[in-house]
Amino acid sequence: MSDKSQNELSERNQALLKALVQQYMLDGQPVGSKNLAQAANLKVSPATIRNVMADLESLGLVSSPHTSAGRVPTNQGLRFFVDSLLTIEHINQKKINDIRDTFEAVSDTQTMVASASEMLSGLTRLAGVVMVPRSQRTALRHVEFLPLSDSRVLAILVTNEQEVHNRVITLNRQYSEAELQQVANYLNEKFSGADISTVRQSIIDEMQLARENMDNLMARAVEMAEKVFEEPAGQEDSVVMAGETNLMQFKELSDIDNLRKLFAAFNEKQEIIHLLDQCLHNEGIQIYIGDESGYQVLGDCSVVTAPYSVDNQVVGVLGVIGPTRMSYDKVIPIVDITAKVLGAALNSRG
Amino acid sequence: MSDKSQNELSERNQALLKALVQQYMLDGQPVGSKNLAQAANLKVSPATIRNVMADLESLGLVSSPHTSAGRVPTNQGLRFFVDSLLTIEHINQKKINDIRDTFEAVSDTQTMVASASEMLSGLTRLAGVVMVPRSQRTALRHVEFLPLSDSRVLAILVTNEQEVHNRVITLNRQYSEAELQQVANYLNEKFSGADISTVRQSIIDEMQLARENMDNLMARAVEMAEKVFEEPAGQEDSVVMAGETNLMQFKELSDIDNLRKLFAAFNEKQEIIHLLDQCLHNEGIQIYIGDESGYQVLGDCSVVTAPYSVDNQVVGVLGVIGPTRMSYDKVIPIVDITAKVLGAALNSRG
DNA sequence: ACTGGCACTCTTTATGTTAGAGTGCCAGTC
DNA sequence: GACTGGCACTCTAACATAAAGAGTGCCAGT
Repeated sequence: MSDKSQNELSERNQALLKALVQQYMLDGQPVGSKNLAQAANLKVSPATIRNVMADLESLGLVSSPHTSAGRVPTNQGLRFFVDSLLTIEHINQKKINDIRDTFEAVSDTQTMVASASEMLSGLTRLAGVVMVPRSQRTALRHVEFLPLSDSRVLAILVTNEQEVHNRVITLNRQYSEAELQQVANYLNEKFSGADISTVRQSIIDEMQLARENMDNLMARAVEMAEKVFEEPAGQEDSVVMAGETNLMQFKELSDIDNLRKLFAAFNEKQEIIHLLDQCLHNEGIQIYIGDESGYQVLGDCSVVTAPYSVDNQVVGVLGVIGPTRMSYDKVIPIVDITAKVLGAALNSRG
Repeated sequence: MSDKSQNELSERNQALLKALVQQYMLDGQPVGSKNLAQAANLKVSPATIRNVMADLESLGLVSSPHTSAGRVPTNQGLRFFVDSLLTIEHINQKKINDIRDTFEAVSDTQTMVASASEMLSGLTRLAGVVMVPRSQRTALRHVEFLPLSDSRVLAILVTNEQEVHNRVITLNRQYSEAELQQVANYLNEKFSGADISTVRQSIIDEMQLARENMDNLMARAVEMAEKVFEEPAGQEDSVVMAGETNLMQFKELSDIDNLRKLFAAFNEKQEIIHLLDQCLHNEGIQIYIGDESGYQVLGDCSVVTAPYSVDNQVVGVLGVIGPTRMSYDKVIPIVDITAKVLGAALNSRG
């Protein structure tokens, strides 16, 4: 009830925590009472500040690396800061337009994703990361087959507007160009416009049926289609990063050995994908501070993500990875706006 | 003439230089006379070794970081070592088969190139780099057009065996599917099987002619073709790297700031591409030691490359980047064999 | 409730100091 | 003449010590 209760902070204490965090973000150094007394515009002496800081420390919001070194916000303190004290910097309209323009210059998804990643890393000076759009809800437009040598066939899959996937499939015998054309026609006629996942299901259903009776054409079509749609095309490397090297400039991360592990994780991408995957299910900006991500290697890093949508349906997640002391006030709106603009760009094309 | 002449080294001095370099490669530490006396199996005292080392130093082959620190081979010394003293380690046949198998598991060029890069970095524990095959000499197999919204058209270009390039082109009016089909047929009939560069030339020639008289179909075909073949499709990011993080484990490179620059250069790739481009024109293994590459950022790095060929025609270059003290005896055969196997794999597929 | 003052702690930086590695040179040996 | 052992010398790396600076906690006073 009272503003002195254990887990409620007085107005002033909040203001001081806020000032402390902001000061800390500038250079990552512990901030002392004198310093803080100046930064916060309160007209109190350092001694008073010290008392407050002692309180904040006992609440676990700040800690000192050693006896005489000022205070550093703990992850918990940062969490409180972003949850309750953060004032988001408003973003320049011109900058938004710049971002928009960048996306409008390109048309294919791959390039767009890469651009988004570079944009994030460039604007925040952190590492940018974009998960490529889920292929769900992609409609099949067109299938084409080209015979290669032996019994191998190149299948070209055109989905939606401008995605083209191609894969080589090996069949149990050689097919003539005419036969392939027939099969393609059949598939195009039957499935053109249908959702990819629908197609896969239909193929499987048809397989059941086909065991018993099926004419030649259908048999072939099903055989091929099974292979072509086997996997939700484009499952592979589904996250794109940029600006990893930006992280080297932060002293707190530049321990050569941790850096190695971090970069190794970036290359593996496994854990990053998994983390981003979780963000898919949550709406809006998502922030993981330090170990909140649950991944060892990201121990000293924070991750800020936002999902992006096409047609009101979330199809992917993007964000940045940086030290826990990143400027959340600047980063958050950038991530936010980039997500919106990328979504819009993916929507409008075609 | 005599083996004491200024630029000729006695047998023993060569042996000692060789031993010194090999010793140095182990840990990158300067090697002292006592140490070296032991490593080389010559039955001479450290004092004698010291005399020899003084000679080597005056020839510029070794140098000491400071008065009492043993000797380190200079780049010139490493160059001499590589040119005259190096005994290449013979490579395990089983290992060759392993490499071969890895490539046979995949079929498309992109994946192959990525595999090669990872293979190089994995086997050498350095950074692997592969320049993607030049598209020259790729025959056009098939062209396909798909109408998008407005006057935009998705062009699909199938070359050779399994390469598929696609690009969106914007035309000056909307075309019906039938028209597009017509044009595609025309182009396929006329150019299928022709070399891409031939096609481009023909298009340009035809443009000249077309200015005067041309029927409707040809006019359209030429207009589209001009856009489609505008650039030698796949010009973009033409080098693939892997294992950059391996370089972090070398003390001599792990100055955080140099590392930053190095990694930035890897991301830019501009200079790497340029360097590899030079190697395209030279036959066989190419070695740049330290500043021989002419690129500032690669100052403390060596680059070992080998071109790879398809159909006896050089189409690309691959190699590794590592500290100047890399184990050339192990690295060289690995680069060599990988180039051969990659060439063979690209050749045999299809 | 806030402040100034003060003793205390801990880091950082500078300054020695020492041990060890390695050299260069010289005088002696085969 | 080529090689060796010995020795003085140099330089670094590692450790100890000292001083300076930053910051704290606490207390007594306003």
